[in-house]
Amino acid sequence: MNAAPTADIAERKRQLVRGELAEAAVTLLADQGFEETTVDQIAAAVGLSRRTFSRYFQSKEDVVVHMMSGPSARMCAELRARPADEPPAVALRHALSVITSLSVTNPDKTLHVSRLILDTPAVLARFLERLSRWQAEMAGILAHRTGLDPDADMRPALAAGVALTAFQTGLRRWVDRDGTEALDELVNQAFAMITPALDLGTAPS
Amino acid sequence: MNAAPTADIAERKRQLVRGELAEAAVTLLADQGFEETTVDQIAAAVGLSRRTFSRYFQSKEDVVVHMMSGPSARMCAELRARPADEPPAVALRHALSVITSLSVTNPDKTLHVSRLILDTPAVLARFLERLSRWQAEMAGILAHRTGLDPDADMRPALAAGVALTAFQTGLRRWVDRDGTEALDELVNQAFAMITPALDLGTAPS
DNA sequence: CCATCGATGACACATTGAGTCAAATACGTC
DNA sequence: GACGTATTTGACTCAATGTGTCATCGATGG
Repeated sequence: MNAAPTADIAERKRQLVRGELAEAAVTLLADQGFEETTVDQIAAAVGLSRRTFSRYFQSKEDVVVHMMSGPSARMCAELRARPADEPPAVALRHALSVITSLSVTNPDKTLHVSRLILDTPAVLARFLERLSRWQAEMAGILAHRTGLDPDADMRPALAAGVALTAFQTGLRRWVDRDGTEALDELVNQAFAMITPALDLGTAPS
Repeated sequence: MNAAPTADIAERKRQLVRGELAEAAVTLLADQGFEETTVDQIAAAVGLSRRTFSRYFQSKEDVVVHMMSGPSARMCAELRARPADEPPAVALRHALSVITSLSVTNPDKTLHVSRLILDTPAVLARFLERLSRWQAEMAGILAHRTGLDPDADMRPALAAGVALTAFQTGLRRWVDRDGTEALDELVNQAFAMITPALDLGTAPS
């Protein structure tokens, strides 16, 4: 009868195992390199079988990319929560700061994971594919905020894409600088340069 | 002694086989779906073995993505060739039109391949990773054009990224419209909206 | 105590990507 | 036209991956 609590516990346990797997994976991958690490090693590091690993992650790439899924959901939630009269550029900047703040609360891990993503082609590919989903979701939110029709107007998608370009560029720079410059500041600079493109007017083309 | 001509011929033959493989691959992939098609089928369709396929492409994904490599090289060459005093936005637009013009010279194939790329997550991932390489190369060219230091200034990378965002967004829209609206025109519209962000000034931050 | 359900592991299977080596094919030279 | 050489190809092999299936184990609830 305790359907809800039971499901909660079960789900929490799943997330626990998932977290353990991810933790061990990042350690091993950053240590031995991505291609040189097998799924069996990751699974064994947590005392699980490869089959069980597959039940939590589709692939090695997804382990790394998945660590951004929680933050990305919070980022979209933040974008949704921004005041409706806020300019898109400001709302987008605030939303993305949800992610960039990870570099403050957990600098070492964030840097390691970011480096792993940006320097491993296979992981980068998956990550960018994930980013394109963020973009789609952000575009929908922006369209809703502005009352534009996302199927008729490219501006919401463009604004989301441009904002994510700023994020990517700042992140790349941050990693190239070994985290010595604040990620927030780098993304701020990037945003300042592309803000003109984020001003979705309401006048039709 | 005819070292150069021989190498030329050999290379041309390689490109021929590569083209055959790519052609058969796109046909099969678009026909049966990506996941449902095996490399063996593609190789067999050209009368070659799977091992030989691996010598031409690293993976199924790369077959599709590779079809953009020629155009992308020409696009970068065009960007390099644009007059130095041309505004970045104009130069980028002209460069990208090298690619968008494919939708005019070969509409059906371009549409099929584009749909395959955008609708297949695994292919999209590889494609986006490839785009990020284009971005890096374009950023280098832009930095050279403007005399900016690409390691110190994010603007070249941002401009390239923003231009590619416009391209992606226009391409997505073009595919969603089943090619009924001109890709060139869609990318033009996208460019018009983000052009403000492409004006790399020379004043340091 | 037992029934049930979810998680796990063992096994099997298809697919992929790559290393190795022999055969074949094309090329230039004689 | 014949020969030697270099490249290309195919057969075989292997490690790794992702997935389907099924039995087992443990926890939960009756």
